[in-house]
Order: sequence, then C-alpha cells, then structure tokens
Amino acid sequence: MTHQEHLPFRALSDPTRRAILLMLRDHDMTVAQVSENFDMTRAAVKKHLTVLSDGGLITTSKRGRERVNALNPQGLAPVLDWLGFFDAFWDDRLTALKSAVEKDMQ
Amino acid sequence: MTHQEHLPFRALSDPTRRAILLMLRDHDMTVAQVSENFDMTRAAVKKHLTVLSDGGLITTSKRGRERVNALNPQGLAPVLDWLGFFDAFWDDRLTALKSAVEKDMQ
DNA sequence: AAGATATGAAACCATAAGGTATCACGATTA
DNA sequence: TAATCGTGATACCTTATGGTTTCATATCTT
Repeated sequence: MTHQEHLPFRALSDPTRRAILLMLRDHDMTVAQVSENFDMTRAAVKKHLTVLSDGGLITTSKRGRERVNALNPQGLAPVLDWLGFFDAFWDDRLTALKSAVEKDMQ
Repeated sequence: MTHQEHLPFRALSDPTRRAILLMLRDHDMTVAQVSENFDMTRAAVKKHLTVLSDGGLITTSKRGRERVNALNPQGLAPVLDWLGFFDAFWDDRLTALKSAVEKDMQ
C-alpha cells in the first residue's frame, strides 16, 4: 500500500507534532532548532519529524550537515477532503461555525 | 484539565473510528448496529464509541435497553479551528484545493 | 417468572507509540 | 588533520492502544 491516507490523521493526533507544524508556518527549521522548543531529547523530536514526513505534512532537505524541515500544507488535503464528508451536516446545523472559521480566513 | 482539545484529534486518528463517523452521517445507530459493520467484537467497537464520545464527536442516549449513538458534527469544530491556522498558506499555495473542497460543500 | 437481548465493565494480552541513551558518520571549523 | 557539530540509527524501556474473553445487569418478550 503506497497510498496510506490515514498517515496524516495519525500524524496530527499528537500535540507535539501539531505544535511543530505551527512552528513551521513561520519559517523552515533544522532538527536542532525544532528540538530547542521542546522539553525532550533531539532523538524524540526527530521521531516526530519522521512521522510528520511519513504523513506528508512536512518535507525535508539537506543543507550541509543540517536537515531543514519545511511545512507541506498540501499534506493536509486528505484531512480536508475527509472533513468534507460532513459538509451536509454543517449546512444544516453549523452555519454559524462555518462562517466563524471562514472569518479567520480573512 | 477539563478542556482536552486534543481528544478530537486522537479520536480521528483511528480508521475504524472515522468509518463509524461516516456511518453515523446517515442515521443514528445502536452499539449492536455499528458492530455489525466491523470484523471485531462488540466490546472493541464499544471502546471506539467511548473514544468518539470522549472526543465530543458523538452523543449517546439510552432507548430502552439500547444505547443510540448519534453524530455530533460540532465536535469537529476544534479540528476545523486548528486547520484554520494554515489558511494563510492555503491562500498562497492551495487556492485550487480550497475551491475544490468548497465545491463539495455545494 | 423465565429466558433472551443489549449493553457495560473488567481482566488480560500483544503490539504500537513516545520517550531515553548511545553510537556512528558526514560536514564544518580551528 | 583533529576536534566539533548536526544528524541518523539502533537498542531499550514504559505506557497507551486496540483487541479479546468473560461476567454482571438492565430491559424486553413470552
């Protein structure tokens, strides 16, 4: 199975990994830079980065001896698609919520 | 901590639980009815239903000796909110995707 | 009342997941 | 070239997770 659609969902299930994604919104970061922001070893952070990469939510590239991690927003597409299955419900019951979320989109 | 925002993410991380949510789009279902659709014991399905309930994604009510499980679309709000953090990226890079998803919303 | 049915809860098991420490190695710098 | 730096990989540990079986209990049904 090359097409593992559940990997993005799994990647998003951990708070540390969601925090990493938010950090990468602002700028790409090396493994060490990401690690500085957490109270755990670099090896542990590296594992989270691997899960994020497997889920397609980040991309990585080598820069000298460093490895740069970059957000890959397209990786969220499977999640958005799946949430789309509930659009009918939103139309019925969550109009207010939808408009609130879309207001954030500016 | 009463406000466990990560519980919806955790609930969505399992394929069985996502499948249950899709089933509940169509109609409310008892525990036994949900279980019929999976190749696992009723007890295992019950555990998934508990996780979904803890995450706020379903609500349950007793009807005689049965317990009816109903989709709670509002439970997806934390997930939508979180995904909203990436709207700026979508505006920049994912306009096509966004419009495709919104087309599904009809 | 007795039996069947639907559920809930508990004990248990195997594997996955998140963490650590340690070592190896390529790239940089003194 | 030698030391250091950033990373990757492995072994290992503990707890969480997803599953099972079994039993108790409340509610229907006859």
